Amino acid sequence: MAYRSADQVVHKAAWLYYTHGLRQDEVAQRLNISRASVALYLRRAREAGIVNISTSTHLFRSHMMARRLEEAFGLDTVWVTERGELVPDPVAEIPTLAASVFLEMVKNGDRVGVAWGHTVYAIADTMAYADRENVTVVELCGNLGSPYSYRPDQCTMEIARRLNANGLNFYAPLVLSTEALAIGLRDEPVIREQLNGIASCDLALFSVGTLAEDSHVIKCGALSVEELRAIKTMGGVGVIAGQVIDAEGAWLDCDYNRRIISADFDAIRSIPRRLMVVQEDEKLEPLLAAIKGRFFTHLVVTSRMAGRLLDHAGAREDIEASAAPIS
Amino acid sequence: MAYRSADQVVHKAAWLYYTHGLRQDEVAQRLNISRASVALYLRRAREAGIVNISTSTHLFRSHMMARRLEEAFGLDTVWVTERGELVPDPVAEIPTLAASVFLEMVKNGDRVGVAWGHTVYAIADTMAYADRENVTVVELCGNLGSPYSYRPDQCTMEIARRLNANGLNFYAPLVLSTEALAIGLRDEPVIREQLNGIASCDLALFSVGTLAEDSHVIKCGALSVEELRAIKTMGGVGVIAGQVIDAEGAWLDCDYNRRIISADFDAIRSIPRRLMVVQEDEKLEPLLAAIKGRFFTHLVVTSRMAGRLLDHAGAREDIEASAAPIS
DNA sequence: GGGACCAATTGACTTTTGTCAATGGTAATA
DNA sequence: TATTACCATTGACAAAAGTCAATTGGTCCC
Repeated sequence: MAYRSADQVVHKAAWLYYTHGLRQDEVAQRLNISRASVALYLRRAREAGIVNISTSTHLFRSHMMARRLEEAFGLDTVWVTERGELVPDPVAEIPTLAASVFLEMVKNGDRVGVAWGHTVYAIADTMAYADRENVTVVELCGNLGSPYSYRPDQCTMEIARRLNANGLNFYAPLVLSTEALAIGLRDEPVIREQLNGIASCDLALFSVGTLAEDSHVIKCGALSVEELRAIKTMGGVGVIAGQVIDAEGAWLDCDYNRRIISADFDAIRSIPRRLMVVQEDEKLEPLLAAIKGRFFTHLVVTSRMAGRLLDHAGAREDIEASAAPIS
Repeated sequence: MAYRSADQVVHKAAWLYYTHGLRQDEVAQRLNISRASVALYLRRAREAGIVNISTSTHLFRSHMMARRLEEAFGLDTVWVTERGELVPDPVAEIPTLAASVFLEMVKNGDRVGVAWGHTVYAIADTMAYADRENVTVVELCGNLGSPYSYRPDQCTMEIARRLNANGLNFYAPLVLSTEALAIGLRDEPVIREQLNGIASCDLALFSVGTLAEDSHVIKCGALSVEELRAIKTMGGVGVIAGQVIDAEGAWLDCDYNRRIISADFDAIRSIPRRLMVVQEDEKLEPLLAAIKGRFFTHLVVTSRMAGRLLDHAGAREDIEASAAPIS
């Protein structure tokens, strides 16, 4: 990571204040600047990730349903957000938690695969800045045209920026007009390399998409409403990294899927830690499919969704809400 | 990690305050408690490691000498503390920095080997609390009798406590009266197991000791002044995990070393990341020996010591102090 | 050299946070 | 049941941090 020399003072102020525990006026005195400047520098240090303030996400793992989901579906770790009015902004709660969880999971030197969508973008947006080293963020799928706000490359780049990582974009569209073109493009060295690099990721972050008529794939123009209907009759229930899956979580053999430039499902599954984040209640069906397809190992969901998942696992008893007090 | 239910409120307050950015009075309102309580809870959250505030240690790596030391001695990473009067407490600076560096290095699931001594204890003492998971802290060497303040097991346990890790102590003395007894004891299953477990550590933390007459090994009674003198004439220059090394960093074949219960040097060297921390100026000679013995991969030192090391590497130019501005 | 522009810095003020003695509640004990 | 001891909690005050308009200092261009 490159440092401008101006950062030196900022860094020094942060060190004295946060690590040594001096007061702002003491720091000001030592560095021969005004206290107001110290306050300014400290803010910058926080914003630049020179100082990291993180809250443990244990709270959300101690939720009773989190444990039961882990057991029911053989997941590694599950985080469940609280229901209720305590939360300042219920909409932001999932991305906020997911961002914290994700930051906890990213280690120096990691290669991180990132998918796209509303949820992923919201996570990128709330995520704190951090000064990781040697982190690479790669796109899991091809790109979309510009008149859309949650472009895959934007997700990748924003996350890379916040982690001080370098971002690798796919230089290809997500969806092509013909299968032949897609096949040809996948064999282009630049694209091939990017596709091959996915399996060597240490960590992945994604959400699952629905196949509703107001869903992502429609809004971004990847799929027309007619195609969508056809795909649904063929058994499609959700979208992973731009590709349609059926109720069993398997790749759907349809024209659309064959025209896609995106991560191979086996490549995704070979990434050791895969974080799935789901905000919307409507994603139950796709999420169940994603579980069957073993697409993820870590999960962040609302307590409502957690409840429904447990219903479907047939494993839900009637004890509701509230965290499990453990010894 | 076990949670008392009282922690729930503390945790929730910390989440709302630090992650959501609410003010204390807003948090108080949401949780139906007084603002004063919120302030109290937040303090507890920080002290318990539920909230982590860490400052990047990049500042100390950008020191020009840090880079040159890495190059001159083939080290992984070197941190150099600033000289000068800016620092609130020059004595505390090394342990403070070392504690930050060490915390940055410990990852969930790690097995960490810890040696003993004044320096290690000081590090344990300044180190912030953190809520790591599945971390194990193991002692690198046997123990000393009680009337001594920096006992190896105390170092281990204190560090374990701060990391929410579990600490494994050596159930053996560091030094025995006869070689025969030491050999016998090393073959005891409990001890054997502990010794074998050292090579499987992911990270080690230690300092190097001197062989001066006011040094550690003397004060703690491990060695008499007569023995010490004998050892010095045999070529001993320093102490690593209780064992004497010569100027080349090799195990010294002497009676004392044969009576020791401690980590095998090859086992130590097989730990991938080994953090050496040196405070005292007098440790130049032992430190040079430790370098030759390839005992560590990461180093925290004062700029003064850094300068002397570079002198000995014959690689030092006359540009002094001040950090290197990079691009 | 003068002036225009921009960013960094600061003093003065406001808001937020930290602290602590006083209060109230609870569990153990006589 | 009364008594004691012990925390957790709080209100009120003091201390510290945040903010912003005004000022300074620098750089670039004419």
